[in-house]
Amino acid sequence: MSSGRKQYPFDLIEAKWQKIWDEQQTFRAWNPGEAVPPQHPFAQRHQGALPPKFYILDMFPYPSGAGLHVGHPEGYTATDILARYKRMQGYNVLHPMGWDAFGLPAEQYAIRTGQHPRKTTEANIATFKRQIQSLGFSYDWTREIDTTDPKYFKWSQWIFLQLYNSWFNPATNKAEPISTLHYPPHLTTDEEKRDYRDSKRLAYVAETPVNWCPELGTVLANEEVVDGKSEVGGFPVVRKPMRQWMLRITAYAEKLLNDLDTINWPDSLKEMQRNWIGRSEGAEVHFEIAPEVGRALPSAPRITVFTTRPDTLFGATYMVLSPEHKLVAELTTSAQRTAVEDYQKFAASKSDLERTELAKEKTGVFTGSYAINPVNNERIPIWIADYVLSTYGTGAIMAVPAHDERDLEFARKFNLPIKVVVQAPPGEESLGFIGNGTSIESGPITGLPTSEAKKKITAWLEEKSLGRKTINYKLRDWLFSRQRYWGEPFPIIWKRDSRGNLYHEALPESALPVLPPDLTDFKPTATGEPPLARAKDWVNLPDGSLRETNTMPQWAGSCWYYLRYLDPANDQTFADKSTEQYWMGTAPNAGGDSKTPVKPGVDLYVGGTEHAVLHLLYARFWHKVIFDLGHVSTAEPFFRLVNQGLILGEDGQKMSKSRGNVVNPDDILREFGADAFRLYEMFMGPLEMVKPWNTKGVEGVYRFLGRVWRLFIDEKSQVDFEQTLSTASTPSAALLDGLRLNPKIQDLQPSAAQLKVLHTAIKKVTDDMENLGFNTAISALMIFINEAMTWETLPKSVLIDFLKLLQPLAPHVAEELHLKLAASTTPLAYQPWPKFDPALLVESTIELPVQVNGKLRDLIKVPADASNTDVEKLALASEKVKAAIDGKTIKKVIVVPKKIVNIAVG
RNA sequence: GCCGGUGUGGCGAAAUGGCAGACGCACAGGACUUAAAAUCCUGGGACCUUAACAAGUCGUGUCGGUUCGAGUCCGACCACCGGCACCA
Repeated sequence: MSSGRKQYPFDLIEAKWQKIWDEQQTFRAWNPGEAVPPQHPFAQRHQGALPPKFYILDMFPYPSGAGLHVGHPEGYTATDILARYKRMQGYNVLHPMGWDAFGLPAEQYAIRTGQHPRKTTEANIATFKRQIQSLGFSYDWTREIDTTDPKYFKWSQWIFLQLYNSWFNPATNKAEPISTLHYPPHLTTDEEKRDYRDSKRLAYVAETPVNWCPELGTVLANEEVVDGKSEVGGFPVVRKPMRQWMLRITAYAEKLLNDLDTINWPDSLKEMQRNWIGRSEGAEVHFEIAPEVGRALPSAPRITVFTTRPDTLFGATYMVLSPEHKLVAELTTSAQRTAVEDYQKFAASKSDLERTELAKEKTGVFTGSYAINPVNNERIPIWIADYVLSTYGTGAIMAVPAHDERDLEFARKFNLPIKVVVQAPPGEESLGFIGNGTSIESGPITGLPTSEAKKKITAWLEEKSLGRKTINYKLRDWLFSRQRYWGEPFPIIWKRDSRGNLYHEALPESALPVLPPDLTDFKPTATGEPPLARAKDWVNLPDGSLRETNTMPQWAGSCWYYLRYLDPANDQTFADKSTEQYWMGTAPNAGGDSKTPVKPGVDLYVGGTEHAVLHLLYARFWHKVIFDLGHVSTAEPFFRLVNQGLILGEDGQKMSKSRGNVVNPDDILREFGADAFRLYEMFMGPLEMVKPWNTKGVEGVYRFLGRVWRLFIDEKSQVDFEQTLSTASTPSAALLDGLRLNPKIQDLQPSAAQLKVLHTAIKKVTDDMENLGFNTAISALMIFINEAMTWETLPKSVLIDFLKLLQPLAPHVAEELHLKLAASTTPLAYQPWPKFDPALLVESTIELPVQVNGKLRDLIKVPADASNTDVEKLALASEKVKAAIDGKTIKKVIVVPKKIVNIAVG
């Protein structure tokens, strides 16, 4: 790395401006009704009126011990550029930052060292904050939040109570207070009603198998388990049923799916959410169980299956239940009992990996029982096999081997009958055909195309009460409790009723926040009980009731943090109503006119794709619930979302410690400064693309900033400045005052050529800002500087406009040079964005390319206002064009005004 | 297997259907310098031809199509990256 003379004194400049921004709260965003100090640049710019809002949000980081890597600031730089641009355009910009600080790493560290997670979290936050601030981002730090702060998680707990105290009313298609629930008449006792109520809540308790890692002594989320082992440490993970809190996200499946059409998100991301929700239309069909000689009828007389192809019902030749299906034991005949039980054990012992990715070979056993196919009364055998999942649909399928790949494979292996009931289109084999065709040998639906056949057979089933139309989702309810210390405690207590049964009750709002107890041992108990259970004094309440000892997952805090930024200090409510309406864009005073319509929700949210079906789905779900309950005013939280692409190491590989290709931003900043760092992160390529890091590239944009500096600063004073600096014991920002402006900079009228160069840049940069095309915006600024370097004189007004264009991208150096020009006391950050004047780009003569048969032959100069006929004449007069035509006949001449001439010859 | 994205110089990339390779990196040559660094200037897709200038041919993953004209639009395919994956 070149460590020689600095291109410009970025270290002094950046420290100076970061201090000014911090002391003067330059980037503070103002809420409706807040008094803005008259000396604040916002007041100077807006004169008391609150302008339209613009809410620009980053995905807040988990403050890990490793500190920031170069991937973090990519998105942060992009949003900061836009925030600064929108501020100059006159918007009231909300651009906040905070810490998603609950989580497993801090807890694991605490278990190893005995150090309280609070301590490590505070230290990590301090590191992250220092690193982020050293990049000069224009965050409003008065709105900084920390999910582990009781003043914050009080409201996470409060939102949980909203979920707990509501149910999803299918009649109104929204969440409602639990008090609106009507009880079926057969429920008479309070306890029956309580159980019914608890079964309807959006937050409920269920016994579910979870990922238990004995080595770590904790339960893990699905995404923390890789190939049957813990992501951290690689320890084995087993499935273990535990009593868990669940959130009824499935009630919102349809809304979460449909409302994707109302938001401006990348298609790929919407598609991931659609696939995750996994809606499929089909039918439930009931199959009677065939009576067996000498055997009692099972408790349930029938088995219900889900199918998306009810039109193939006549081809159902057997039935498969998942090994965990409730009726398996009852359906199994004595002859088959050993085989079935062995198979159930075999299936249970398989890890998820074995059950899916590696399980190419179908396995299963016959139960000995038969079912009756309702459409033709045929007896079909009932098998169990682990290719049928207990968690999807009804956990049972009708098998149509002729028209389903998996059923076909299974039928061939176990010699089960195969019956073709769909005729494939001509040229395709009907056996094994899974597409849409024509029903054959299917009774009343024979001859119908697949879509018709589905409708008709479903109607027939409904009429005979043999089945009904159904929609199924892959989405499952959200497992919401963790056996961890470092998370939000639930605002829930447990009591015993008159029959001695435990039941749960919500704590009142006045009991919030529920603080975790102080512990020294953060490890869960050997029994799998959460670590909070150790704090006996905390768990046992004076009235004999017990506290819930599970904690919420890390996602809880990130589900709603964008709302807390609106009004972070409010201790009466999570966010003041009118403030919420202003920033989320529904209030009349949110500003906006026909030219600048205010969009609902967060205007721009930038982050990585890794949260596609986690945070981004969970947050939408919570938002919809509190929207239904009237606490927020939009149905969706994030109006526009952009994913930044991953930054790879110099070797083109994903950055990782083990590969040794991690770039530390601190090193880059020390060498080249924050402005160069910001510029490079954006200059690498389009924001959304994956791209490799190249430190040589940083030098390129650093040199560009050096050229900017040399254009503005007198060379002689620069030499003196460096002299002084080398002898100064402590370099101080005051030394910057000794630098003088380049004498070429004068107060004079710019030439037409200079204005043209300037306005070309204004147009390009403005357009690029709107499209987040920062790489090409930077190149436009480079072109401007390359031109300006050749000028004899530098009109001050042109340079001021250039600095305005530069400010969002490289704010420190832009502000410093602006101050030197002493053009205005208002900082650049609050100056109006330059306006592009198309008239200044008009040319009297333009150069037109002339093609013959699409091949470039000449460039001709024509008057800008020349008619098409004149242009055609000039083109045909060109010697080179004549040579290319060379006696051939001209079939057609196309003149695209101000673009091109093409002559077709033949 | 399914879904989404991406294929353009040595490299990162740019191009509302209209001069492919802007801008930058790396590289080469020159100026300045005792020298180096820094800076400034110049060059540059490949091939062919030329002493040189100039001219010519090919060129945006592959094959085809639409069009006066295709990196861009349409169809088929290939490769790489990301996500999902026995979801009936």
